[in-house]
Amino acid sequence: MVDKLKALAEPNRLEILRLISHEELPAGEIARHFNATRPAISQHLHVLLDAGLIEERREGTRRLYRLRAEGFDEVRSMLKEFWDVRLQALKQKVEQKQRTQRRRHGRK
Amino acid sequence: MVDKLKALAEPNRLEILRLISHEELPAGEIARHFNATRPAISQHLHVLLDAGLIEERREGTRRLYRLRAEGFDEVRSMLKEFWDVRLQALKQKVEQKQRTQRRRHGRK
DNA sequence: TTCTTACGTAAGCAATCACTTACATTTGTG
DNA sequence: CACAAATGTAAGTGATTGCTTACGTAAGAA
Repeated sequence: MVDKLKALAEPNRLEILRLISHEELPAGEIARHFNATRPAISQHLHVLLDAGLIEERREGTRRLYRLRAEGFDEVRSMLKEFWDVRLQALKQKVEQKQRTQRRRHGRK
Repeated sequence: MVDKLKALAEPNRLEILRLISHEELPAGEIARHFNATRPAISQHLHVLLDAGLIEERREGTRRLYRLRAEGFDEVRSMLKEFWDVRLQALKQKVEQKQRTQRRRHGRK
């Protein structure tokens, strides 16, 4: 989980993901979109591969990279959990308040 | 955006977020859940604050922290975008294939 | 086989990160 | 006011990160 987040938390890697989100691209062509050197991009691709956010396919001497959507599921559901837990907490707070108010009315 | 992702990409900070996701907690009580020293946690809280993922409320000498759900929206929608763009790409691919096949049928 | 193309890998380096200890600040209490 | 409690801030340090240059490797072309 943290590996995925760490992989996402870098501007060049985010840009790589955007680049290959709509089409499979070879490493060289990806690198050409950046100011950094080709090895730098190659290393970023490796990080993204390890995190399971992209996948690689070899075709002759080229290596084609594409997004791996399933890789994002874990991150997605983690965020959803934060959202859900918070909503649940708010809900309980409201219900608690309602109970208190009803009790006060009863006493009066 | 990258700030939020970087803030999320650290185990202790993730745990802090989980801790305060259902209840507002003072800094000291948060720190007590960890092996790290209190200053370390204080620094993590600062990172999370800067990223807009949590908010602080002062009460006497204590500082209470709670999740800031809006802070997660940007991350959420970024992930959604990756998902959507990929779906769109897949859709176009299928339609392309269908057109090709129809053409072949026509020629025969 | 030799050369070229498209890559990855290794080593080294400066910047950033997460942590610790020591100190400063703010608020309530006797 | 003096003191205690709760917390942040500063400075220093080892580990990790992202980058570069130099080198290694695998696949197709001559």
